[in-house]
Amino acid sequence: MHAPTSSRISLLSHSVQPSLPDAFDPAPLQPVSFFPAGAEIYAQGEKAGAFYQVEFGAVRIYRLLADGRRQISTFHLAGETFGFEADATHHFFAEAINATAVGVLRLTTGADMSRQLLPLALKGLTRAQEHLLVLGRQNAIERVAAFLVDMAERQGGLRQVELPMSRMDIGDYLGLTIETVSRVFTRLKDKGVIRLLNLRSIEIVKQDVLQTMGE
Amino acid sequence: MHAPTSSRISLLSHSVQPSLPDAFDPAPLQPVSFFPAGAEIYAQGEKAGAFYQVEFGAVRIYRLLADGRRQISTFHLAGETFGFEADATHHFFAEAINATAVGVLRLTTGADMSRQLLPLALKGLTRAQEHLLVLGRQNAIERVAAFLVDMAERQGGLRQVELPMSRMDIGDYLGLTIETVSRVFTRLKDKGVIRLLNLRSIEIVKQDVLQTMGE
DNA sequence: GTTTAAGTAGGTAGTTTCCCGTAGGGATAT
DNA sequence: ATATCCCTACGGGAAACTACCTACTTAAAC
Repeated sequence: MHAPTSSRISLLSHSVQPSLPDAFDPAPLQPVSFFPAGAEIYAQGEKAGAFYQVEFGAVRIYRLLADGRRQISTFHLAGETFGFEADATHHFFAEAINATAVGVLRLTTGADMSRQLLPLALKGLTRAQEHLLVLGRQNAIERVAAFLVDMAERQGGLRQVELPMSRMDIGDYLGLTIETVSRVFTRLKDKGVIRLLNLRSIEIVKQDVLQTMGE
Repeated sequence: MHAPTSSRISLLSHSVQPSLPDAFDPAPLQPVSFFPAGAEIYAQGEKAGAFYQVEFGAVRIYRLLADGRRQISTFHLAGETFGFEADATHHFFAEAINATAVGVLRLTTGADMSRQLLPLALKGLTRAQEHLLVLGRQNAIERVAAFLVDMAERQGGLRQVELPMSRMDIGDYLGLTIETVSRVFTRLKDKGVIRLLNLRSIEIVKQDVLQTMGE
């Protein structure tokens, strides 16, 4: 091979799809970094000084307890923006789930940045608070249903939904073990609510039933 | 009585304590509303158009499932600010826990508002995501410990902590039933970690033990 | 094709909920 | 001041749900 290969290549891009939900408009000229599956984008405690927009791939944001228990607070799919913090320090870990490209935007202090960031922060706040309801008050099947409905909506509401993350990631997002996640998938399949096309993609057969279970 | 009495009186105030964590500086001249215990400040679905700063008292922000299950996402104590939303609609309910006074700030669109609101939104986002870890991955005693540590910090780190909310509110905040909350308080008392001064105030005897349990 | 990781399935155990009853503190009435 | 009511909190036992441990199966990687 003659082309240079690296796990993290920077270049310039204007290629953010304008129709994606969190996309900046117009997208500023920005450097893009590539991360292979499992690569760390930033770590808890690191200095924060940039924020990121997913070009393709998927990212998990999480926190750990001392004994290794992990809680994923959010997944970020293509077009979504993450990395902004309340102070100069990252309070969470960010990792690429699969091969992922992120646009890196240096933070410029000023009113203009606030105006762009505030709606993203408020949206994230609402999402986090809705997730609190799921973790605090819903049982396993309700959690998985809510997760699938959310993933479907974020992928345009199609019947077929891609799940870029593992069962363990899903479990750590929903506050469940991998076994429980797996069992619930099987239960939903047996009920005819979903079909398991392969490990990382499902088809929603009964959208209304799933919707009702998740709320 | 000659003085007018009402459950909701408006007046002007400059009285926000400047040392409180979220206080605006300088606090703008603002109308203040009073709410008795249990009064609704706003409801899910209502048009959002103002935000609020607690002068005294305490506020719970929550969401309901169709069958009545409730998840309190945050408590707001004196000096803290709440009520901002990602769009023009309130996504949550806000109620006064006790007799409460809140300063009402009309939203002015513009860069200036963004600059004031962004740090509050980011702080709230971080808090919500930390709460996700508690709800998703911690057991009952860890949840209560984390809650008490948080409440103590927000009240200046004193040994004695006031709990303005009922056991049911605490349960709905921590994703537990009232019985479990009550049992955990008893367990912490029996271990000598806390003392129950009365129903709504505790003394932290072993701060380090509580801290360790909550993380 | 072989190896290795990820996912699924079964059984048991532990934690928390659910349902019940009891106790205590504050407000109102007497 | 005392009594009564009501709401909140506390405690015990059974039940439910999910975690934990193990084994088996399937899919992916080399």
